[in-house]
Amino acid sequence: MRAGDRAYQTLREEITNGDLPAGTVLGEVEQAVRLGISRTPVREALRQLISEGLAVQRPRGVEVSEVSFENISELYDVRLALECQAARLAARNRDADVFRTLLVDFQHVSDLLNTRDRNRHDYYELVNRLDDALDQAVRNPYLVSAMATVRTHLARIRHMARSDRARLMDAAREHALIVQAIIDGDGDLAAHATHVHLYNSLSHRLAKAASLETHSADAVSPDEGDARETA
Amino acid sequence: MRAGDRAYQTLREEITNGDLPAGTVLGEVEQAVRLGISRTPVREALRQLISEGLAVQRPRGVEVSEVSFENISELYDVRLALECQAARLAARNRDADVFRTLLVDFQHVSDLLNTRDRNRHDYYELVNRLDDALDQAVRNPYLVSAMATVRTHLARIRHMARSDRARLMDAAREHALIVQAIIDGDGDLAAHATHVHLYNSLSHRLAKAASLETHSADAVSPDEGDARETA
DNA sequence: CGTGTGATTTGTGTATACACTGATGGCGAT
DNA sequence: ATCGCCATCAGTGTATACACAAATCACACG
Repeated sequence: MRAGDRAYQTLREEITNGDLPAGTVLGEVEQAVRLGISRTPVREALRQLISEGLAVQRPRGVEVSEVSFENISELYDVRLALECQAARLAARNRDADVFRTLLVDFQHVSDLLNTRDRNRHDYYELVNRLDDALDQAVRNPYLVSAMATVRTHLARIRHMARSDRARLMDAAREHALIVQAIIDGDGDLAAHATHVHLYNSLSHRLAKAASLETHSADAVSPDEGDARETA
Repeated sequence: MRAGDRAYQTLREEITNGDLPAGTVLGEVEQAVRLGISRTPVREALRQLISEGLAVQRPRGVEVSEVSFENISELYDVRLALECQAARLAARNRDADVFRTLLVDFQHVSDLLNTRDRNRHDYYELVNRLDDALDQAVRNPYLVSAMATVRTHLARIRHMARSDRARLMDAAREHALIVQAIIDGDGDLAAHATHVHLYNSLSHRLAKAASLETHSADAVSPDEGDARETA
């Protein structure tokens, strides 16, 4: 694989993970040394990060872009538009078997979440499978690409306002309804159920964010682990 | 300005103009010589074009991406989702004076189009002003960015299926309604009027495309000039 | 005459050298 | 002591040299 692509993926993951916090300056020489490559592929990676919005060009070089709580609502406005449309299109073109499998999994999420180990990670894995199935079903590269961008930024936000177990249970029911609508080929229901799900998801995140502003931020800063501490 | 940015803008415009047709291979050395710069900034420009979807990476280098009539519907599906949302948000945040000015202009489009010279160009200029006003009003960088991508691809398609004078007159009325709804702060109407407009726009383009498949394609291939020949 | 193999060539991927700009720190003058 | 100017330096922008991979063409062998 090309060094430039590896550098891009590495930096991208470090930014979404939070290892490279917002405002970090990404010096070309510094990153080149750290990644053991030359400046040329690093430059390539930085340009891609900029075009994706994960980094911004400053007069003094490139730095990791800011992501604030105000951004959450803006991001959800775009997400709402794209994913409702995606759900509608998926209901039209779907391979029913794929979504029937997903439906069963979403209906058994309570089992998944009762296992105390790594539950939230497993749930996000399931949501990723749903996203992949949607990407397949919409058969629209432009839409898939636009949603991928939104998901990238969303991944950064997940580290700021994490869902607790109760919210995950509700989310599973909402997801199950979306999947059911897609199986039934009911585009309107799929779109509206997505609307409902995203409204609830945003509300939960905003409430979480508000409670973080009043309380200390220490309790939620660790980036790994499971959902026990916030349940 | 940086050589890389100039190269990007140049190539980008040549692709959207159709000067560099789909399938053209963009050799690094070839473009570097042609633009009078070295390969490094050319590479940078090519990577940006790829991330924007205007070019694709092939095993044998980079080439201009294909844009077919099937893509039109897919692009409009994304456009529909984004612009309806944008209209809704704009109705909420708009600066009414800006849109009142635009409304007057859209109401006088018939004068603009009766002037036989450069009429379509002037109309697209007016639409650009509307787009800019929307970008300002939505106050959402994510949405603005997503719409910019769609508009870029749309610009390429405009050269394939051009609007005639009658369609432009109808479009002006549709645009005027959207603007009126935004002035009134009626988000639902703004969104639905946008939906109607995009449906009509797509229908017109598809009909045009179908008629091009039956007739000879010679009559519409020239890339400059005004709308007289298709009116 | 056809096919296979090897050499040449073309073009990308990467590293590095050079140039220029903007910042920073020190030194001198007021 | 403070302000201003000059020098040095850190870091990006660009060019170019080198490495490597793939495709093509030619030549030889079957």
